[in-house]
Amino acid sequence: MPSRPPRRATLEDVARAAGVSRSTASRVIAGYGAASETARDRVVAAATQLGYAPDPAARALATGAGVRLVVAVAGAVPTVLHDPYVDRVVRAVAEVCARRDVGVALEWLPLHAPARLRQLAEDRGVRGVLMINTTELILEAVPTALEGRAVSIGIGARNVPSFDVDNGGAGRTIVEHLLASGRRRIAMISGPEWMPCTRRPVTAYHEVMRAAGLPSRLVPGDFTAGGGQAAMLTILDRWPDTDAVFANSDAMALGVLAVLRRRGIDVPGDIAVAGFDDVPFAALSAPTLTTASHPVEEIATAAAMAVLDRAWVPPATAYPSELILRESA
Amino acid sequence: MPSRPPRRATLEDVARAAGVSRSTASRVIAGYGAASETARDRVVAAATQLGYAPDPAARALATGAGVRLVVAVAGAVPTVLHDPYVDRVVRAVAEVCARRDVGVALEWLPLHAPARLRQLAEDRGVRGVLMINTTELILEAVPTALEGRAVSIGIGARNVPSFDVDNGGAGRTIVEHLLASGRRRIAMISGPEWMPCTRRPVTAYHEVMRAAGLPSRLVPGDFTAGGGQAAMLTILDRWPDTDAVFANSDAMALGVLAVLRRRGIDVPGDIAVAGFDDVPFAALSAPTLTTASHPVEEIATAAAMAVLDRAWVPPATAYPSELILRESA
DNA sequence: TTGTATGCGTTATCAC
DNA sequence: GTGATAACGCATACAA
Repeated sequence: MPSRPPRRATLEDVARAAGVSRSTASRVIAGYGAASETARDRVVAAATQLGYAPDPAARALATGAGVRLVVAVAGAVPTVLHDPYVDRVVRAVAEVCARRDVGVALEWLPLHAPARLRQLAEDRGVRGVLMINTTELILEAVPTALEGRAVSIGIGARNVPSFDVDNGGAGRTIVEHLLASGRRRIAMISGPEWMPCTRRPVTAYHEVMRAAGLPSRLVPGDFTAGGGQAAMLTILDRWPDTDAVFANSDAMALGVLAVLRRRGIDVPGDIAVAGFDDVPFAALSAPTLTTASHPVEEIATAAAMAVLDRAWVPPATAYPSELILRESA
Repeated sequence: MPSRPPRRATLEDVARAAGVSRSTASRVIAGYGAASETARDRVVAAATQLGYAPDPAARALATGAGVRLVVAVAGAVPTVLHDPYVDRVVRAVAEVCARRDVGVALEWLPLHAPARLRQLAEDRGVRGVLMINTTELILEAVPTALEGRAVSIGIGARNVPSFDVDNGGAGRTIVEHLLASGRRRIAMISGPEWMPCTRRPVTAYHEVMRAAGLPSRLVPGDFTAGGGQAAMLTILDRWPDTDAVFANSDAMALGVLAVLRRRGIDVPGDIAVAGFDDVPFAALSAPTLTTASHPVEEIATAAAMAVLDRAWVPPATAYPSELILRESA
């Protein structure tokens, strides 16, 4: 038997080996269209025998589908890309893409730059767009040409389905847990005010506190450890009798722990601390961090599959968050 | 002025607008080949005016270049993909790819599966392969068809250039630092023995210790916090008088800190602890962690650019690691 | 159900 | 220096 040709088998080869036309082979491989049982069998046999794999570029060219999925992270500065959360999303998406012969590209989406979205919509190489941390402003600027192939991890819009964790519910659960464990003077450190993802947890916090007849103590943070430290200093300054802190990210919560440790304030004895995200090291801090875990990979995977498979998806899908009880609260 | 056509401008359009042939336009856009000054100018003008962007799929089809970059993570189990380090690499690569109209795909590379490598080599969609945590066995199985478009983050081989941090130097620096600060009974927690990336730090450790006339105390770990805890328990059991521990990953080092904290052993008073990687939370632990930082993104970016640009690269490039002095050692 | 013919947008080969 | 023309591999109306 002759050694396999160095050239990769093409659809033409498969068709010839199966004794059918290229069209028939194409239909069988693609899965739709008509084909007799026998034709189907022979094509499949020939394909596996030849180790055939369709050329994504040729397919994309013929269908006009595009060969890459763009993960676009909205933010004021390009450095929003450098974030462990983004890393997790990109990795999960890249894993899904591998099975679809597609690739991921990552880029920054300036907050007020509809031009970039138009470019993405027109770029033949773009199969779809997955947006992160987007805002209403950006969502409004999504061209209709992107309809059906743009999804959002975070808030959505009429033409952009959303995949997101139930932030509100998660925030509510945490604050209620703090209340249930006897805390009354509970402060919250939120994310940046312009970020839509901070709104629901903040609202939940206010609502739960008001329902309990307690005043709110809200300080904005920036999702970083440094921001958490600064916010905690503010809290200690403004409300020295605070007995619990809900930080809207683990990074901030870890910053909070650092401050309290330096001040010799016992956690959770004097002040309970709860985070948000369940990063790997939340289980290793001293004390270990009570937080809420989010199925980030699951969300990212679902979002990616929605755009890759062009499947219909409900306008908004909320994923449940899980309260992770540890030592700090 | 008529509204811009819904159809994206093609090379044909540019050529027509510039009053030249498609061939000429192609040369100008691509950058190589001959073209007169005037032709060049007119084409460029037309292209920008029309907002032309080449179709990656068509280009890939014509050149046979492939449309995605595969990041292949070697390991015994598929879960090797779920690692913050992999996340960082993929993210950096995805960022580079975005500027080249290419995408990244992420997949697991079984330790003894040359078949997958052959498939990747033959897959027309694959522009190149970037391997992580690879072994000699795998490198030997890299087909010649992948020559020039396969690179490795970690060890390399004749036909696979390597981009890696200077693990040996980093390990040496850390152990020497521990020695210089008066420690003598220094233990090391390494990574899994089969991983090539653990060899050089371990060798460096042995060498430095031997040069100082001190015995080695080596315990293998698995790069996880849990593994670090287990290894530390072993160390305390086998060598109760240990006064310093060098863990070959921050995750393990944080596990070590947790154990010592539970045991009431003071760090760095009783035992100094050093990590490796400089993960974000190394700066937030109690005590903060002395470690070595690695330019992971820089390495990944260089590796990706090497395969995307098909540039010649030296067979091995070692990036310097930086000692980050904090409280723990 | 099957095959023919054509188009997708680009690059590369050669004549000119 | 320039421009026809032929690939590149696949999908899909349309005719058979």
